[in-house]
Amino acid sequence: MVRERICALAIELFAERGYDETTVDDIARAAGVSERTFFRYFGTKDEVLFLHADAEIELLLGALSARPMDEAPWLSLQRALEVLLDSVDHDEVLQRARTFKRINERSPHVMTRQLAHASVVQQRVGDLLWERWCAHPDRGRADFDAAPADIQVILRSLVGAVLAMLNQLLSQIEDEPLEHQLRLVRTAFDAIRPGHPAFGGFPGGDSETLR
Amino acid sequence: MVRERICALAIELFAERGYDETTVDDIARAAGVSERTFFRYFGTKDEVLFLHADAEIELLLGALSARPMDEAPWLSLQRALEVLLDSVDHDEVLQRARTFKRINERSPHVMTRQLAHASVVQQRVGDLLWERWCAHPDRGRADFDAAPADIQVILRSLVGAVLAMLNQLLSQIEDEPLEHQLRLVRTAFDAIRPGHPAFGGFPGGDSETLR
DNA sequence: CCAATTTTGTCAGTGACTGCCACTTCTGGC
DNA sequence: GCCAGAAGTGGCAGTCACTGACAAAATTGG
Repeated sequence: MVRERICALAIELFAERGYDETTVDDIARAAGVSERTFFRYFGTKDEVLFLHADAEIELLLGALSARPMDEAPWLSLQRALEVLLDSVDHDEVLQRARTFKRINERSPHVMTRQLAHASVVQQRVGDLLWERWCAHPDRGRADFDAAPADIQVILRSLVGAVLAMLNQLLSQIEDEPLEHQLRLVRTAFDAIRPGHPAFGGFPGGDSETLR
Repeated sequence: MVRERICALAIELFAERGYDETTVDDIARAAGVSERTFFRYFGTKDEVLFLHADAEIELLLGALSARPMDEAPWLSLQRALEVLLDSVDHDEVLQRARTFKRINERSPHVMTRQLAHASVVQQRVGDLLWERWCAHPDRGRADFDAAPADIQVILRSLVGAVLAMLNQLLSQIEDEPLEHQLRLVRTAFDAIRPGHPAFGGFPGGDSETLR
């Protein structure tokens, strides 16, 4: 309640005046609370920027968990992302993405923070993929002997590829329709699909069973 | 001169007491200068952490620029990384990696900053790949029609994959020999090589011409 | 040895963030 | 209604990263 109000006001102020030009005190006053109270709801000034993003990450992790265990990681990532994109309000997401882009562009610090956040996400998703990989001991691994560390590195790379793709997408967001962005995601996923079937899977195979 | 001394002292202190427990004033005193002077050499407290890393990035960008223009991006990345790994002092790099790992583990802030830095690198390398792609108008693109934005997203993804791989590698660095790490890189590169030849290239093809 | 330039220290100030304590507001049981 | 305890809030003082302005060295070049 209070948390949401503070968050909304903060982002509004950031978009207007810029992040660096807005003090925590400004935000607190706008929300009708003291600075001290702001820091009770958010550990840092920039935490307000990730309230919504974090919620969406939980959705992504959920969607990923719902994929069948024996699916190739790359395919799981692609499908989970599709599910996620279906479950969010497109207009709201686009709107927010543009607002954030404006805030980002004016403040190197926010940009930095945003990128760091993406990396944490990367780690979480990577760990989830690793768990799923371990939980399903027989995949196309009969012909692929690799140490656990190898697999972790590979999985992390796959996640890195996907998140870098999303980052680039967000930074290119103009007034194009979402339809256009979705096509781009699909193109990218197909173009850089790992050659090894244990990771990349076969895109054409069971795609009909999804939707 | 002064810059290097401050940097070395700072990292030493960070490794001893921890990043958060070391104030800029501590570092400045240790180096025999004033706090103000510290900030003349480094814009922020954490900038000292990237002095060496930045130098290595320049090496990587250089190695990448030296690759033939018509080489597939994935292959260029792999080869440039190999060149880079050959040109650095292995012991020194390993030593530093371990020190940094210790510092990272104790401070979420440093971790965050490190990850953000990696993202900036990602962007720079991605941009370089994009320039190279544009500079060489005929590749395997005859059979691959994609908008410029598509390519940028794809290239960014490839870089994301590589950097995520390196991050994961660094976080796993134990007392294994570097030989082991190198093999891991090769395995990962091969396993997630993009299926499309315009991006992934053919690993076996001209690998003899390299070394 | 002097003048111009560069480097450094001092100081005051801003803004993010924290710990501490007092104060208000809610809550459930009598 | 009342009251004890819990939860939320504000005020305040303090730390630390970082900045601008100016003066005091230190360095350089002639």
